[in-house]
Amino acid sequence: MQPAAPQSPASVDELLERARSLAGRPLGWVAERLSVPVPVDLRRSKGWVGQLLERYLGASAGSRPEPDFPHLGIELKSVPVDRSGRPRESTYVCTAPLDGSLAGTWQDSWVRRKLRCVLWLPVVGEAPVAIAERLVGGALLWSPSPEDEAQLRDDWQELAELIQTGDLRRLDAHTGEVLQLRPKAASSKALTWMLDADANWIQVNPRGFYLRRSFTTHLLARHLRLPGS
DNA sequence: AACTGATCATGT
DNA sequence: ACATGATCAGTT
Repeated sequence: MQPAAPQSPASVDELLERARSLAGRPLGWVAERLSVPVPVDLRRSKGWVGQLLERYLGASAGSRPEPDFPHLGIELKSVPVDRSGRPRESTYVCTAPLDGSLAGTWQDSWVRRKLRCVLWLPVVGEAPVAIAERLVGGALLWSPSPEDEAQLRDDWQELAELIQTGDLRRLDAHTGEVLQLRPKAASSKALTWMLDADANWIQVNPRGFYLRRSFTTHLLARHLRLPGS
């Protein structure tokens, strides 16, 4: 993707207005306005949808460890959903520091900071629907409810303990009700350092924090209009 | 069908 | 190597 970046929205309202104006638009329409070619499939373009929408909405480009809209403190997440609005995939949150640099408390964690304010943008359609024909859904500006935050905090604390104690047996995607750890790397051969249970430095596959599908399903369902309402 | 582990592209 | 953006694809 290369064309000029639209100007960044000056306010939350402006961002929301632009995001909501996309509701019902096919991705092909967005791509055409940005003069971006649409891939035939996403196998070699896994981040394409998110990057397209970022660009259209004027998010600051690049992969800096900042919110997509730094001046607004808002993170943009596109999420693939089925036609009932249910997410088809889990949602990546951030890297899990395995090297001892993990925050000591939930309050100071990157997970909490990343999820403080998220603009969810559902994208409806899956194979065999062509990428260009998939539709942008209704944008949702979300911050965790007290209940959401309690669930996230509990899981984060459990996962943080696994990391801090080097409990490799449970350092996998099975742990956590709403938040989980999954591989996050170029391949299973990529390695990073961590301290194991016996305090020896070992090399392991890097992990990231992800939101389980059940969590995003519920958070979208609480806010989306259902047919007939 | 849903889940976990593996993977792809691009920029810092 | 790590951060961003995620989806793929094999297994359960």
